[in-house]
Amino acid sequence: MSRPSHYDRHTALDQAMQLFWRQGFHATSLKDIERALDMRPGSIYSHFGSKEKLFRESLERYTRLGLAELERALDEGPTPLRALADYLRGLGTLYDQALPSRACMLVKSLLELDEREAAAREHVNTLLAGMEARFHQALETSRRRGELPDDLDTRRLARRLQADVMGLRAFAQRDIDRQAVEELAEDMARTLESLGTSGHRDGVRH
Amino acid sequence: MSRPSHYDRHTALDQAMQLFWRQGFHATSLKDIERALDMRPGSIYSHFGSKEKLFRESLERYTRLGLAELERALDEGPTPLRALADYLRGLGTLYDQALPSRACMLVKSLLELDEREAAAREHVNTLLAGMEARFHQALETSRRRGELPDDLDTRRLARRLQADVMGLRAFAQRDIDRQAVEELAEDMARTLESLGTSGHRDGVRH
DNA sequence: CCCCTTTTTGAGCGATCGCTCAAAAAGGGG
DNA sequence: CCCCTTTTTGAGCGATCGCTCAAAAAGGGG
Repeated sequence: MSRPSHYDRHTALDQAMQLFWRQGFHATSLKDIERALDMRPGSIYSHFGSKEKLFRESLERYTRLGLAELERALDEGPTPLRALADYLRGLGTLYDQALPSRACMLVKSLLELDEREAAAREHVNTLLAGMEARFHQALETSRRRGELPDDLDTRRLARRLQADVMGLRAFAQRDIDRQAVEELAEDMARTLESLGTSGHRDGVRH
Repeated sequence: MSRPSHYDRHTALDQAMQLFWRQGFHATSLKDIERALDMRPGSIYSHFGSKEKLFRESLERYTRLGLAELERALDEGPTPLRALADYLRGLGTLYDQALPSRACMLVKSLLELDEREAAAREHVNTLLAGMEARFHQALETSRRRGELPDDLDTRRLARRLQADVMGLRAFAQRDIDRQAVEELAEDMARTLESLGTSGHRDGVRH
């Protein structure tokens, strides 16, 4: 059989993801990738096919991690609705975390890619739809439990929630103080909670 | 004096803005610009200095147009708060407009640029702060008129409003049907209106 | 119509882009 | 320790990048 592959696919993909997340697709060169993965071009191409394919795999890995984080939040919350609100609040601490970017990699990609990278763009759309579907599922569970009004359109609310996350994380990318981001997250969380059927109707205002 | 300049700065900048808005900074090449402005490289450089400077001028022009649109919306609305809510609703029709991109050029730029284009990035931050300031001014007028609660933090709400616009327009960039975008805009508009002191407290829900 | 200044042109610079492929290196198996 | 297969290397491909600059073209002024 002979010469087992020395490289660690997991680690390599992780490095690629962080690089693309920070710099975006176009601003990241093969030289950057070679440096980050500590691999030579021939090796990179034999394992990943092309820059765009590596990018797509990075997007997938990013999304898998993001969904896992959401799952964790849903497990921790007392109810689905509260969990989602707390998930929003959690994004308010984005500012302190040493991430490649405070903005969402999927949104960065969505705004960066056009028809010339159609395959990758389509991939981003699919992954975003997946995130939205998970939001929807959680909200639907919440509604069935009676935590949300029975006639509430959970698909519509799931889209709102996703737009909130997009807006929050794009806003957090601004050169702005951390308190502003925390307050924004808190306001969005309150708006979401205010839809609940439970007592506290103080909701939106602070 | 002799040889007056033939080119029309206004038109040229407009073409550049549309190109950068559609494709972003990195994905737009000098060849693209030459084609769009119908100018040769030497001419472009003598008038605009560099690709990055042309980009910054495009950002400025974009923002000036955006502020003018906001101003128009504020003039048309019965009150500042209603005007802002209707401004959000207006973004729901983004889908039908033949724009270079449904996403905001400032947000696209904010997410695309990093330290390597520090000057342009700083510019984006300044322009976004300007938009936020205009939102704040309108909300403050609204509060003084008694349309909003006296103790409401209008700076905080202005940031929320900007994040909503960012989220709405990023979401609209997805491969999604127009109704979803309209509903999203409507929901955000309702949340904003629900903060008002006027009667209808049905607010957020639909 | 020629002069003079300014504007425009466009060939082409050095650097970098994504990527290929022949050669070298790296391990098991026997 | 040699054989055999697979993996890795890295020089360098053609194409394109942002940009420069000497030469040509384009207008008024007189």
